[in-house]
Amino acid sequence: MMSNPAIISDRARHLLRVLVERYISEGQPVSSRALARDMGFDLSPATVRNVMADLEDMGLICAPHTSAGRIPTTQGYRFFVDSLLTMQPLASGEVQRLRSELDPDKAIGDLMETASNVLSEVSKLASLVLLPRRFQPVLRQVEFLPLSENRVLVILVTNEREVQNRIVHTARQYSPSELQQAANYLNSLCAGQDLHKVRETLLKEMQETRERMNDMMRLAIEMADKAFAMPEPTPDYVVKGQAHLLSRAETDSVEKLRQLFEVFNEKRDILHLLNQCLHAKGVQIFIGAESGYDALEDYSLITAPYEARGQVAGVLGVVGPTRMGYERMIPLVDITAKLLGAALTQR
Amino acid sequence: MMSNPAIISDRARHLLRVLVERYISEGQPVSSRALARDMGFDLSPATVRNVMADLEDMGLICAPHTSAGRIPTTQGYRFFVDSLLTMQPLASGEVQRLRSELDPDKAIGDLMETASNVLSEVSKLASLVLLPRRFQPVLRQVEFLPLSENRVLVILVTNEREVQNRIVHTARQYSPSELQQAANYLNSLCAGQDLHKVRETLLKEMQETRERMNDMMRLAIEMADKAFAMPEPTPDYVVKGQAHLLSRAETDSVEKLRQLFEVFNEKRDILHLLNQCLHAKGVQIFIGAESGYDALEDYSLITAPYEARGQVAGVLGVVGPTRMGYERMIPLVDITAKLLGAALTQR
DNA sequence: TCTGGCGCTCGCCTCCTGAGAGTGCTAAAA
DNA sequence: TTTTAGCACTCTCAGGAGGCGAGCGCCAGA
Repeated sequence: MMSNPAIISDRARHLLRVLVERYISEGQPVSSRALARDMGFDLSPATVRNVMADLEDMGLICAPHTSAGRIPTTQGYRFFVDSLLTMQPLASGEVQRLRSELDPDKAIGDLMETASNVLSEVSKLASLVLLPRRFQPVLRQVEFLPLSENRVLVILVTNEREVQNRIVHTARQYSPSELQQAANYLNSLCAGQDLHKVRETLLKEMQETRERMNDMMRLAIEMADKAFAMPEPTPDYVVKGQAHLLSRAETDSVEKLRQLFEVFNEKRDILHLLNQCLHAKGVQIFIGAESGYDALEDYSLITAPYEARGQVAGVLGVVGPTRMGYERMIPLVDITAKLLGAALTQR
Repeated sequence: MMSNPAIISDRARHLLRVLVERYISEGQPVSSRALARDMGFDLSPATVRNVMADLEDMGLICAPHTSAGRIPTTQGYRFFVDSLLTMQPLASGEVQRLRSELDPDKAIGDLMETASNVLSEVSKLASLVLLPRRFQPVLRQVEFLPLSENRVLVILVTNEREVQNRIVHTARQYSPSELQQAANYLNSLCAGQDLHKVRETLLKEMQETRERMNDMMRLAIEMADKAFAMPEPTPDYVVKGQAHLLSRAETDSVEKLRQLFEVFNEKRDILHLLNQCLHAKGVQIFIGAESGYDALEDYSLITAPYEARGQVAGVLGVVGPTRMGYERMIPLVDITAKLLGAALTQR
């Protein structure tokens, strides 16, 4: 048992392929008879049964009960995906739709939302889009705006078009011109610097010029210290089309589904999983519990990282039952990632 | 049949109340025997049956089949909620939690997200939070930042702390100082104005000073025209805790549930519904299909608008099965709305 | 190496039954 | 007039029996 799948015969490969395809489309255990009919070769069910027995020994398929047909195991799907799958190109209409919806001029949040929506609609599965990480955010400009009482709105413009804003409580109330000066000072000192290193720069500056430091500089440093001390917004993701999972759920597995939904809400696990995929080169596939999360048993996850300006920016993908149409989903995820990347780069 | 529920006897009212409470907690048709036991009065099941027959005539309860107990109809729930319900104050720990999570210093998006999360966790239901509408957004400040090529990042600071940013394509590339001048011009001209009226102001200005208009002003007007022409971001909402609905779902109603999830995704219907609730004075309750949406049959929606600085800013609420614990949920939604409003006002 | 045949094992559908729950109705009691 | 007890009736649900058909494993023969 569990012989090496590498030494599997061509006929067995073909048989496995047809079996998996049929199980994916029908959702029911596949019998030797049906298989014999579906395969091109002219083989009797009995022969097919023999081959099936071999495949079962290898752990690629199994029978849910004594006298049912066979269904693929996780390893079966894995082998199918790795070695047997012939991808199906997307319908040109679908590509068209993806391309037109992923409009580079959309706001970044909208773009992610759109990507997730269109991905789930085309795939008829649930979709995930990890919001892009900011790479070594570089400070371009700082603005201070006085609010009511002792609060100041700090606007940080980073890199190309990211705008972050934070509210800082100050010791006393400052006038607009004081704030303006402080901002100018900071801009001249720190513009172009890595956001994380701004504080270091400021500390150094402070020590070097301790004597001739004036109020304005003190203010600038106080403000910056508080503003930059705030945590970066944690990365986040968008989930769409969970309803699709409900319609495809086997009626008995509601509990499994509930757990899955809970994982979607929890964020922590999903983020961990998606982060793993960030550094994969291309499309990555987790079948069943391969991802290491029990809640994903019976479900598969297909992901692909997307790049912006040559740097990995995030991950997107779809989640669906293990018996989903991989030959469509894999290209879909792949292309969506590429188009999203293009949209981000082109902005 | 369908006599006027107003002329219902005290005993019948009490009986209905106990019946609804029991059905909500048990989830199964309530028999005359159980009811006779649960009611304080010393009545025999037979008597209870007579009263139940009356209630059934009035359309307040019904029997799912000949020889089952009774369950409340939509009208029954309605009567219960309107006239029989005694609210249960929240546990002080829950109030504490709400108060501490709804921290005024959080970013506005985070605040909504948090509100939705905590609402769904405390209620164990799905929660909705409509993102606040901006009221007559008033322009405080404009900043222009040159991007690569002919693009300019426009940062609009409105009212107290809203920051919007948009990307504008310009006819030619402008230098930072040109942009700075244009921004100054716009700030002096339009600061403090209603965002929607800025364009009018500019047009008027343009006509009045057509002759002595210089390049800088032309630029300012070009930029502003493009920036302010962009659509306001459409209102949006947050849904959390859908998983709770799954765990409470009767196993057979998966299809209903799927439709509900689809409505959540669609946005259109939900937004329409929530917008209706914006102008209600306090907590509003839709039982079953009262909302007018089929997908909400078997589900109830409890909403309350929340205010910021005395103006209605948005709506929040929970969605759960009709047989939810109204006496807890109504105060919960009410208080959450108040606390969220307080957090928004205090900012 | 493949094939046909045979016996066997299950799962599933249907029918039936009995138990249990709960009602409606009626007639008697309060 | 209101309440109660009793009884017959209805309906659901769980369990068991039986029949059917799908599908397998194995074996012997081509």
